[in-house]
Amino acid sequence: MRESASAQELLDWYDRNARRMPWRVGPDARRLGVRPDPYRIWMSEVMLQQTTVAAVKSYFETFTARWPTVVDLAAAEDADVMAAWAGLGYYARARNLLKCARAVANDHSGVFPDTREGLLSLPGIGPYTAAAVAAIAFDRPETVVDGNVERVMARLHDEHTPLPTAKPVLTEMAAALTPQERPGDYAQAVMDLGATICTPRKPACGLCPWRKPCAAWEAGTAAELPRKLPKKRKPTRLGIAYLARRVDGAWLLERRPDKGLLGGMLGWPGSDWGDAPQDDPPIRAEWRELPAEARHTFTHFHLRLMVKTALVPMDRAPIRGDFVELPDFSPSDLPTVMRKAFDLAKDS
DNA sequence: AAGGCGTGGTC
DNA sequence: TGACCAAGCCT
Repeated sequence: MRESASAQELLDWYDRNARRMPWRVGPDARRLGVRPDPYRIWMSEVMLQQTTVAAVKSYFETFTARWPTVVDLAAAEDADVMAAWAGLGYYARARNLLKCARAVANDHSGVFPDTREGLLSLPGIGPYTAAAVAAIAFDRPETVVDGNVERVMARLHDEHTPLPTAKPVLTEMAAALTPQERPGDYAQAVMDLGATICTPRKPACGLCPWRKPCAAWEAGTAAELPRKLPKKRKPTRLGIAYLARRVDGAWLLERRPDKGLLGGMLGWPGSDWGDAPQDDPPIRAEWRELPAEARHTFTHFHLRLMVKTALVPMDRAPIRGDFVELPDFSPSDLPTVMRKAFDLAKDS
């Protein structure tokens, strides 16, 4: 009979193997009584939503250096925050980050709520993030369930019900294991285990602290779990981007509406993205079509973006968008698909 | 409540 | 090289 897994085994593993991350308080500082800063934990957790640690690190450093406290962030300009988030993806997170910072600053005197329920009421904080911040920053015994935890639980219990159907069951399994002591470290330990040992493909079961109690290890099914419902294939859409450069070097740009794809971000005026985009330039000019197109894949479709360029005189008024002069424009302020179009146009 | 919502790395 | 994957949230 297998013995059931224990949180203590995992905590011991974590104490030996915890990865250093900019938002984590190291063991030395922890011994000196340093507690995690809720603002930094919240910031890191929002950035980590559906995003890898490697991608997040530099953004986290930039954000926390530029806006050291939630009150600083609450006072930031929308455009500055969106520009700083450019390239990280899922831009609704940036809009909600600001909304949340302003709610904390204005409605909570600049202090984060210290319970899962309180956190859950804030913009951009869902079940995962609320539990993570409550556990890691406030040491509350909340159960954190992300993709890692789902995978670890599915294997530990050899659960073959596919996701997302299995989610409630996996959540119960995770809750049954959550300890009263060091719940924050435990939450991070399960996620570290999933990220480094209990990986989606080729799990390193030989190194796993939970190998003995693992039902999937015993059954030889670990690499097949968790099962997932098949995904739809992505359609391909076509579009046109118009990159107009004024003779003084200014570029014609447009702020996208808050709702929808790339909401709130700066971008090039363009056509709709669909089967047959209509040629509808944002300013009267001699437009030139570039020989290459920008290709980009979003969550639910592939895009082939035709790029058109034009050089326009100083006195020509745009139909859509605004000219942004050089010192005020950096291509790094653009979402990646727009930067790809710029890279094609800039040396043409 | 199922689908919209980014990006870069990996195989 | 195309499909899958990553510390989800919102509507």
